[in-house]
Amino acid sequence: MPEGPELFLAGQYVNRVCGGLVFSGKVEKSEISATQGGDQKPMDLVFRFGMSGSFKMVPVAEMPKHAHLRFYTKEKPLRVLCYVDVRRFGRWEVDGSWQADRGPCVMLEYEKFRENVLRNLSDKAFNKPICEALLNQKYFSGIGNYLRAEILYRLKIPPFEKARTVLEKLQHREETSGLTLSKKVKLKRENPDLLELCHMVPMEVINLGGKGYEPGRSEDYTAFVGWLQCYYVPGMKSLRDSNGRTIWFQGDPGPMAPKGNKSRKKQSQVKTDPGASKEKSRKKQLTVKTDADTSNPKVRKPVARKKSRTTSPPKAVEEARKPRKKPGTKTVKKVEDAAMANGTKTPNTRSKRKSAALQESPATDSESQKCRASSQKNRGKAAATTRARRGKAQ
DNA sequence: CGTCCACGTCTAC
DNA sequence: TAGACCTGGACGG
Repeated sequence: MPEGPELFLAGQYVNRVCGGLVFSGKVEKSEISATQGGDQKPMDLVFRFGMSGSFKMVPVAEMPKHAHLRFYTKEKPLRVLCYVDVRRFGRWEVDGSWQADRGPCVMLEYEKFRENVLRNLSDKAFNKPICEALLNQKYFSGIGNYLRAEILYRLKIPPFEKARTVLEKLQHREETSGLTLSKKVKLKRENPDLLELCHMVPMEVINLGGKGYEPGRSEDYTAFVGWLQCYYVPGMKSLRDSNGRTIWFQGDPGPMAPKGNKSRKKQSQVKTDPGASKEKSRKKQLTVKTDADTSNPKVRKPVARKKSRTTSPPKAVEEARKPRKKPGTKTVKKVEDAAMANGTKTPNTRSKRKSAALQESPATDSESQKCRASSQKNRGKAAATTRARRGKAQ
């Protein structure tokens, strides 16, 4: 769930579903043993969503798997507000605060964000390709992998053009000298520059009104997939950047493209001959699942390629991608008054976890308590699951 | 079965 | 600049 828009939408969601509610009792962590509720002084909890964090309010009977932190309502059809995080890259922090090196929010602090970038162009962060600089949260707080692709695509900026080169040009725009105010506004709206798009594009996602990037069967997700113009879209190219992240784009990759990445554009829908190429081709999906009774599967099947190769996914279903929009922005209220449990951290590899599932080690450095979502006990049929470990650590 | 991939950080050579 | 950190879905054999 987690680029800027997803965080914003999660905040809205929590405030909406919790409006007027009272929570009581323990705040529960996913291990049965490990909890402690207590009260009751107001405190701030800072959540980071990692790759898969989200909030969900459900009846107790429908507790989601991977619900790592749970707040129970006081009123009687008991419900739970859950922090859910499948991959557990997320964490929460008691009395946490905004990270020191996180820049102004691209959505809520646009002017500050813009200034922060343009005033610091000498920073070596801007020596990098623009697609990599865009993931630097010190300057582009809220931008993530799908947003960088969508933003660059709008202007057809080559992703591996040097960031400073791209951004220096925007300084001149600051003196929009002789124009009247209305002309300036019009110019901005009709020809937004890169930094303006860093605000506008995430706002578009918010205004879709769903949950943003959250795979599932929902109409909302269908709308989100339809909104994407570049990321994972059939016909677009992709490359690995120097951090191994996939950048989707169209056209020229730009001068700083990693070597060994030949930019080939493959046509959509071409099937590779079996064994024809040394490059391994495989299929991937960004899928909109539909209900079984609805006989209209809208599926995308782009092809992703091995490291260091350009990709053009075969086009699959174009129909899933019709542009549409909804209005409606609300403001976020602050989430407060949460009673909390102590932080713990569960290390572990999959194999280790079996024996360690219930162990908890108190957070070691706890000037502030940071918590990784702790692992959950295996349940039911999943109990016997093992899995080859990746990497070679430990 | 196994491999690769995913909305992001983190820290250790 | 590699990995580590995780789970699970899609796909290939």
